Amino acid sequence: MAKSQKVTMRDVAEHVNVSINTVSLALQDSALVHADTKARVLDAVRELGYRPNVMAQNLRRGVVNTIGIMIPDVHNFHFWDIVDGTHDEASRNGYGVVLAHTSLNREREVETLRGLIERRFDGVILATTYSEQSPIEIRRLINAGGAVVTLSRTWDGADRVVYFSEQTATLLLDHLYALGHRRIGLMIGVAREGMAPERIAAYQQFVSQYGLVSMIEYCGPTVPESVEATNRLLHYQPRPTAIISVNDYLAMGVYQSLGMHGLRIPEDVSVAGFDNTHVAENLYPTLTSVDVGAHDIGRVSVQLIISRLADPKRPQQIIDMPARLVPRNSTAAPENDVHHRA
Amino acid sequence: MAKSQKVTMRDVAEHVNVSINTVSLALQDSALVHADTKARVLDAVRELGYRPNVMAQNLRRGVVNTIGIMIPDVHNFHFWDIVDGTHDEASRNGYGVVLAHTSLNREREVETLRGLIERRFDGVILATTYSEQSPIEIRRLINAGGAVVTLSRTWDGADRVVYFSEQTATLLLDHLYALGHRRIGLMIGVAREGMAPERIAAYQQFVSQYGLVSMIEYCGPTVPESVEATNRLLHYQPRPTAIISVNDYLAMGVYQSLGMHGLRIPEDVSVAGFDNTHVAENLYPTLTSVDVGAHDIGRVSVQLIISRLADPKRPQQIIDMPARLVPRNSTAAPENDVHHRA
DNA sequence: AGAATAAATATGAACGTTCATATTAAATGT
DNA sequence: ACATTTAATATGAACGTTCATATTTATTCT
Repeated sequence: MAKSQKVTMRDVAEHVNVSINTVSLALQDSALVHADTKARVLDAVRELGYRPNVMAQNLRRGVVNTIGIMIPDVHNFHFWDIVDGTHDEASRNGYGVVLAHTSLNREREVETLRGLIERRFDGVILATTYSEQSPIEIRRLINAGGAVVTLSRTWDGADRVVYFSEQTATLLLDHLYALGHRRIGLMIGVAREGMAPERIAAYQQFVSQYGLVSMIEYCGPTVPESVEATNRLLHYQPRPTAIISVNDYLAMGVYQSLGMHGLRIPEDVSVAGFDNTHVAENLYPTLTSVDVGAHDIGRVSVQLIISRLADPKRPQQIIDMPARLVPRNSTAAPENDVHHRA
Repeated sequence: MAKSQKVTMRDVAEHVNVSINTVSLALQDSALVHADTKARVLDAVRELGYRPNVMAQNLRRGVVNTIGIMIPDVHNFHFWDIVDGTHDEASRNGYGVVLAHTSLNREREVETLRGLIERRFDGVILATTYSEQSPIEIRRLINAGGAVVTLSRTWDGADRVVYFSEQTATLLLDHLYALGHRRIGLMIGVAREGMAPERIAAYQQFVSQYGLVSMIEYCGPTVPESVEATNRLLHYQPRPTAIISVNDYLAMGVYQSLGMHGLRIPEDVSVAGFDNTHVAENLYPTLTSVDVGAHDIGRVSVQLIISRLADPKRPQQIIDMPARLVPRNSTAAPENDVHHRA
């Protein structure tokens, strides 16, 4: 499959009794080569079982046909959806995708970044967590001259896909408000302080706009931690009638906490998340979420890479992804709420 | 990053005023080159920012340093754990991993298989679903001469990692029996008839050994289908006191179905799954599961590939993974069971 | 000191392609 | 029929390495 190739262009060329170059052209379906010759070449290719050597092609063409993608956490389904999208779009364009993940670990993120610089890719998609902490690496990556797309923050010289705005969070807040919720807790489980700023800002703006009590609990990005944070939210007096999780994945922790407290969803507490990963519709009860088009994010990122490779000089692209609310069974009007309009 | 390299070995060589070959040897830390020269080369490499061109190396060495892995379903977390394991082991050995998935679609599986043949990899890990239906492709892949590891079934010429035996399933059955369960339902959600035979065989053997009623419901590999199948299981009279899901992922469907029927876990019905994906501990209640060491499966697969590349002639390897029961809150002794010992 | 050996570095081909260019064969115009 | 254009194919270099081998320089032996 790899070591010193069985059948090369040379073999095909000899078999058809034609130059090696004609074979090359024929395979590229060039108009320069006669239809008959083309056919004979193709026949020989089939007969001999010739397969082009990608390494040689890439070397010659100065391209690797591979895109790297870095995600922070394999456990969060959201990133799978993005990766899935990149795969779709990449393979559609003859690109391969190499995945790296950083286990939410700062050192490992830097290390991975270095690896991305080392290994050659035509482009790289970065969903970084600690990007501010490793600006040198990111800069080096960008300066290395390849196409870089970030999902986290804007970097000079890199294109970006933006998929969280304050408006995204407002979709959810408005939904809950319309249902009658006035005490809404927010659970922010992130790897690093300062993340998810849009969601927090939207919440604070919302709370002050309607004169509500702000209930935010912070925690790390794992489910056990989100269970703890939810526990803390439930200690508020009076307790929230709805809880928003920073994402679907950690909403599992909210479910757990509520279950342990004997609280029903949505009768006692409504729950909602972001990302609309496919678990949202598989949990019981199904989880109201905000779809950010994760699959499309992946696809668009790859498109950005490909376009930039085609035209390295074009101005920096920043693409905004639309979000939409997907109401499911985890949100409903608050029931038996003695503190309504408290 | 890719197109016509900025700084090559030639540049380094000129800078140190030494032959290109010496640079090559120095970088390989060969004993042939003088320590001083080595140091000077390394300095120049750092100063000029030289990075080897992987394509050229691979072409010359006849190796691509890349392993392909094919999984059937991105949605099933189990496969992520395996992929994660391959990543770990691969990157530890300087290999990249390229992932392909087939969306549980038969045509797409064949197509992907063809793609794996086309694209060059040093080795390929196959978690196929329809392998019987596309033997030609698998054979071609194996015959292409690369290292092939399968997780699904044994193929002549390919190594294999086995991680389901009848014993694996018996672990769970014994656990439930010990808790006092005598009516145990089995939900088999698979893409294709004939899959998961060990689990089914173990169940049938178990049922007949203890003289119990066999309750198996089959369905497809998606959560909505597993909800349906669980609904059917609940129609048995008397209904099962425990339900085993073919995997953790589809256990979400069991939870949903039970939730919709107003049945509590584990008070009314115990639930258990296989794979011990990390969602098992994140569901409420936490899910009893059988750990098959998914992460290790990935790692071992990569090790098999690397060993085979080192020694293509060695006999076919078949590695058995150990399984262990992980009891959690979803299984307990049946309560208020009027039909006990029916 | 001169031959023989060991250490260090250099040379040139090769890996399998593609691209720029050169050559030949066929078709057209006058 | 001959020059001229167009179509088809061939040639040779290049991509950036590594490997086998050749050459130079330093070291040891008698």
